[in-house]
Amino acid sequence: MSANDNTVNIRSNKSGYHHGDLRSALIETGLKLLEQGSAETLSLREIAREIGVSATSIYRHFPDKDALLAALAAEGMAKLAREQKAAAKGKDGKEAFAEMGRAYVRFAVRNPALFRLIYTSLPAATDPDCVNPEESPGWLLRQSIAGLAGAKATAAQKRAALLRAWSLVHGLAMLILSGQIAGPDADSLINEVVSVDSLKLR
Amino acid sequence: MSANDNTVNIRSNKSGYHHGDLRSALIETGLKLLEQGSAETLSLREIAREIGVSATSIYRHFPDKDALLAALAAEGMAKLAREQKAAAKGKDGKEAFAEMGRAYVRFAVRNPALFRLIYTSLPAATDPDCVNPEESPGWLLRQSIAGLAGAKATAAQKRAALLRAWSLVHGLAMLILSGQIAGPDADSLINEVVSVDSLKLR
DNA sequence: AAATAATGTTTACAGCGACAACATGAGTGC
DNA sequence: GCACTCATGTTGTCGCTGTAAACATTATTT
Repeated sequence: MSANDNTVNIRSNKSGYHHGDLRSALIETGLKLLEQGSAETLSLREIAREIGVSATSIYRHFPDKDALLAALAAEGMAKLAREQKAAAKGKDGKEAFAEMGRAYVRFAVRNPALFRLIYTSLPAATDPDCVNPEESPGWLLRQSIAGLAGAKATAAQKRAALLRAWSLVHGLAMLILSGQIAGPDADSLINEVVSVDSLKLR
Repeated sequence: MSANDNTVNIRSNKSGYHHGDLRSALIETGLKLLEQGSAETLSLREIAREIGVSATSIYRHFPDKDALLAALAAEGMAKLAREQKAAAKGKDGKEAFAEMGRAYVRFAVRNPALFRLIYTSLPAATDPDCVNPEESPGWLLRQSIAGLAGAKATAAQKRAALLRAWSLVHGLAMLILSGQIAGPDADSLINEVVSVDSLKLR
């Protein structure tokens, strides 16, 4: 055990020819850069530069830029789903549902570029191979709605309720990001809009 | 009056050094190309090629690409507003309001790239210099809501109702475009979601 | 008619995504 | 212990992009 043996990095033996875990590094760095700019201005070369690796090494892990973006989007969906779960933890019924809605909008406001990327119709973003359904915001909302609806609610009614709820929070998030609605702060806008009563649950 | 004097084009005397009305041609061609691809894949050079003009001539009319995109977005907003007005024509109250919502979503589905561009937070897209407020979808919805709300509705209540209504249609439109919701067809989704009763108007 | 301003062109440059050919070294079978 | 293999990273290159600078042409004004 030499003095600087405590190289914490699990397997980022960066110093040799091979990186060790470039794929993870690409996603991690991609997410980091998405916090500073949009997905359109994000460039493969910038990511590679940041990691300290050649630009084309990326193509050993992703067939093209869209594939990397899809991976970032999948990671983003999982992150969003985690935050929704955390927000609803300990609550149930209407309260849990409302909290998930608030978490949804808050996530969008805090991670605008990532949020936009998630909903930019890269076909792979809905691919179950990439996204665990149980980690998708849509699935979470559906579960919550199903539990909320009355026992005699039809499948169609539940479907409509999900659609309304999702549209409501998604629309609010997108409108805020677009700068089209002038509001004091995001949180109060959320509270104005996200009221469970407006969903016509039964 | 020679044989081919009936050059219908008002002042597109394309054949000489000067185009005549390049600015309009740029916007027109930009909108046309947006029907085939996204705003990200739209290139200035492609527009110029289409018109038959050099690539850099664009910079005599717009300082940079974003400025041209902002002009396209403004044009898109006006077009959307026109379609909303047309849809609500002849109806009033709740019916007019619901029709405007449907027109909003329909526009998004039929012009996905343009619709996305409109709500992509180019700062100039909210600039009153570029967009006549009376031709903006938000303004139309607000007017409609104001007329709908009861006489004793407070300003805050109207504001909240607008926010909910706009969020609802905007979210539905965006979710459809993202491919996240699987539905039979857009129209039925619209009808499921856009029900005026869910807006808590009073 | 001459001067000037507006509009379009040519040339050039750096940054991008992506392909092909080559270099390195980690893992496996002998 | 060693050679072979192949996954992984690099260099060089291509065509495309946005945009700046210098130049050309025409419309407009004086």
